[in-house]
Amino acid sequence: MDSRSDRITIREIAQWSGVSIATVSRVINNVPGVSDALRERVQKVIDEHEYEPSQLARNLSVNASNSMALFVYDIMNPFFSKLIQELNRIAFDHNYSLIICDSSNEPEREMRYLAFAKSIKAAGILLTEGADNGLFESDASMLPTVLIDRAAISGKQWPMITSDNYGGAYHACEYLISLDHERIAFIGGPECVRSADERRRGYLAAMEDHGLPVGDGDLTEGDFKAESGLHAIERLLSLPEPPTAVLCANDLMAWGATMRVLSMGLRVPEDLSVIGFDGVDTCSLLHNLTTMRQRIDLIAQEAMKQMLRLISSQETLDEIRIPTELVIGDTCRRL
Amino acid sequence: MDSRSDRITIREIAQWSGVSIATVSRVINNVPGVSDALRERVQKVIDEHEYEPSQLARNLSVNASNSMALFVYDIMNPFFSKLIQELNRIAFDHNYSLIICDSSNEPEREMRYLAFAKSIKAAGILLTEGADNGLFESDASMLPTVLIDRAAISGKQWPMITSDNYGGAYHACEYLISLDHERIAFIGGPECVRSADERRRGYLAAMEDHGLPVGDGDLTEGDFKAESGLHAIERLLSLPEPPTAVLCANDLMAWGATMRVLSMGLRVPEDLSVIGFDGVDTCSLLHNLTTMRQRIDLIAQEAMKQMLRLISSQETLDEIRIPTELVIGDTCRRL
DNA sequence: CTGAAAGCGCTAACAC
DNA sequence: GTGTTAGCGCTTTCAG
Repeated sequence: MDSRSDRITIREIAQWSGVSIATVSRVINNVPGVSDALRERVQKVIDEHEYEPSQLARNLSVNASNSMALFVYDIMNPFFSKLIQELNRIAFDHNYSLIICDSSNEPEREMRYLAFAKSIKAAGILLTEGADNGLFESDASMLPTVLIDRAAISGKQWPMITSDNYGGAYHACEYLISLDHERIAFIGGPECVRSADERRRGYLAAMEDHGLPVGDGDLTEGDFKAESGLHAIERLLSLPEPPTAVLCANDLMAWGATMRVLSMGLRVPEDLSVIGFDGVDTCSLLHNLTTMRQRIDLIAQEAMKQMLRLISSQETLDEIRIPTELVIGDTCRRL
Repeated sequence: MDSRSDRITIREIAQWSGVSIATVSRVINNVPGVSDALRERVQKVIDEHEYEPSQLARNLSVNASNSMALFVYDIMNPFFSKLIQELNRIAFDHNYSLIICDSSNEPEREMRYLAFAKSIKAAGILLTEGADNGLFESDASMLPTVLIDRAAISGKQWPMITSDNYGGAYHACEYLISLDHERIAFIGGPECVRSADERRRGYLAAMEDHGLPVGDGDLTEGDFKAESGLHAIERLLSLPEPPTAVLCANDLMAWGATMRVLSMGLRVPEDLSVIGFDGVDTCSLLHNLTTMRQRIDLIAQEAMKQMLRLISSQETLDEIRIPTELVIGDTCRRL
């Protein structure tokens, strides 16, 4: 019927190399217990015929697929785009395919994706920040899971990977202080978001540790989008004693703030120093934003590493903090 | 060994509902030739036990997986992010998973991905603009393929979906003309890129049809990145008789141009009208960019539709042009 | 160290 | 309409 005939199977290889399919299987999977002579002979036949084992058959046989499910709520966000890119690359290098479970913040979709992941017997689940954990907590038949920037799931101890948000913000703030700034404001992210909160605390700690006061109006809350940075900076600059520098909880808001400052006829960094957080290349243009970069590549790397260990039932780490990295652009100046 | 036991199979369902597994299979797959009575009875058992057929077993049985391979060269590009999002959604709704084959412009990776796609028996391949077609042309055992904004593959007639780039640029230009602009410049994309070329031709045609001259310096070439828009506009504004409006082959360059204009102390649209192309929400901030929006949602929809038809061996269309859509922001004014 | 054989859970002839 | 049965191509005991 369909062109199966064109496919060469383990049986053919066995026949051609004069061994049993069991032996071929052992060779394919690098299972010990095959004499070098045989192994070599079989491998030669495999190579000659460019035989590729059927992943489908293997999947059924071991009752698990070679795919992992990555749950995200917003593909368009550059942070996630980058994360997807990195995870996808590493997964592929390990012969896994990555399934993007894009919840779009709809619990119903997330639920369907979880069912899907189970139905295709995904090898594991990568959970990023977002949505509540209810779905995953109540799920009994939990697959190996790795958390990326996401709150732990009660009842289970999965490895969690995250940037050192606290430390990053702390150092970003210290950097401004090292440039002799004292009136430093903060434009934060949504309070409910874990990473946003950590960055806020990092900022506050740095200020306190250096004996610098934080006024009531100095701490504004944004939503991680550019517009909110734009509005926040308006409020900050209308303060009786406006800040000389502002630390933003992400680049988008930093970018929004910068734009607004420029459009007010002021200059960055002459009139205001701006530092961001993330370091994913968004729209850097007139300015080269100074920022604390998250090493998304390392995050992805560690996440995958832990995942692969989970899958092969090796020991895993509970929590991994990836350091951030100061990237000096031209939006901060010495006072 | 592993917890297979927890899984309920087609055999159980058959037993519990007192029929053969063939009948259950027919019910599952909505195959005709089962009496309503039986169908109902079986369905009831299925529902009661929340039975989910094993996708893995099915895949092996039909010798094809429920996944499609999408080839792209840059996940981070918002256009592709959006495309991925849409395709992924539709694929999922049809019980397919989408594998992102991110070539990163490396032929070697593309090759490996193609091999991978075949090894997992992907149901089909979605090809987007980029890389040369050599790889896919020389591939004999070609899977069902749909082209998105990509040159046809010689030797095979696959459906191709693309925005009406020519018409879009033509209308964008006409829009400016309708606002009484006569000195209209164009910032184009890389000449080798099909869509960029079509847009350039659309612009030229509109100018000619309206009897407007296009000076030597009016036609600049960019690379679809913001920086190139920035540089292009510098050249354009230093022309002896600078344009009053500029049509950009994509939003990023339009955005770069706008930024540069602002930083020169000029205003948009007062001193210069700017119109873009794409309409993917990138960093719209101070300005709401006027642009020709590509209906990526429709592109994805049509692409998937054709793909599903290919898979089920139905007739397909050869070429589908999706109209673009003028989105009026605040970067164009009447002269 | 190697091979025979029993599945994995489903689909699809083919028979009744 | 319904059931029987032979695979799909591999992994994995279990003997030898």
